[in-house]
Amino acid sequence: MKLLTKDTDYAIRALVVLAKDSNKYLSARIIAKEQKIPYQFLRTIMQKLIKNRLVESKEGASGGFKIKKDPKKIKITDIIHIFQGNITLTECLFRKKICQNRKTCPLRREIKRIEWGLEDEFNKLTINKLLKKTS
Amino acid sequence: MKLLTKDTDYAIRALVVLAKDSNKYLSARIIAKEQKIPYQFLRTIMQKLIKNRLVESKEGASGGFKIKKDPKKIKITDIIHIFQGNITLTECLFRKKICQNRKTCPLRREIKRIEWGLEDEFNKLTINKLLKKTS
DNA sequence: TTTAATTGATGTTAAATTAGTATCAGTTAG
DNA sequence: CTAACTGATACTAATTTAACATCAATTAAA
Repeated sequence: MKLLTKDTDYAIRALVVLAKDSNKYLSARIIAKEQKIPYQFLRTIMQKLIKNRLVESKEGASGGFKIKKDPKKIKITDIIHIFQGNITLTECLFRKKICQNRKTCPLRREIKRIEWGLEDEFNKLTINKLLKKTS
Repeated sequence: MKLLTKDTDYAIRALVVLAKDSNKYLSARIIAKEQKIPYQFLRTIMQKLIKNRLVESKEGASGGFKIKKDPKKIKITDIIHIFQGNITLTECLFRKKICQNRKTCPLRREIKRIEWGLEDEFNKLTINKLLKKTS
């Protein structure tokens, strides 16, 4: 059971690299090399980060990516949401028979509690924190 | 991002059904029907539960499965371990460059903390608790 | 003693997700 | 100009998840 997929993982690492050097544009090629991330895969990942306004880019020679959103405010949750969607345990255990009424289902409370707890943990972990711990 | 796979989900539901009727043998066919679980899929799931000694079986006509381990002691974690392995975020972020020394890596502490927290939540949730909440 | 309903064991297939690749057009510094 | 870049998009490969199929052995009951 692996919680984070490669794209989430790579995105986090790319963001830490960019946050570390926040004043200049770094090309995908450089980032890929430094973090041993497959280049084309990283390209598509960067495009999603652009669309979600976590980074900004400059085209052309000596172009590349620069961090846009404050690393203190980039939560791991944000990145998970982009690449893996919402954190859910399962659609709903016992859906058919027991859980017809989702709002009153007592099980959902337990499940939601766990989901929220996990989300909360990921909220506490920001790019800035990772940056500090790794530099 | 879905934390529980179908087999974990189905196994939990099967166990709750068995725990509810712990004095008699219930066939896979019955359980499958009641919970709308694909029969053959459930069969293979039950065999894993047998091997992990959570249930016992009786062959032949009017045979089936009966819960073996005390439902109070069957944690959701146990079931996740059987079908999805250990709970891990990712092998290790920044493995190559930063995390050469796994023991001292400060990131690992964060990651481990989250993993443990989640495991802890799943430990609190037992078949017995689910049973109570659904009956 | 036959039969129908069951589990045990094992192999296969299908679907979905995850991971990674390829291509081409447009941009820009030098 | 041109080489190094991003934007956009389509494609392929690998892995995991979900499900199906078959046959032998067992057993309660007709």
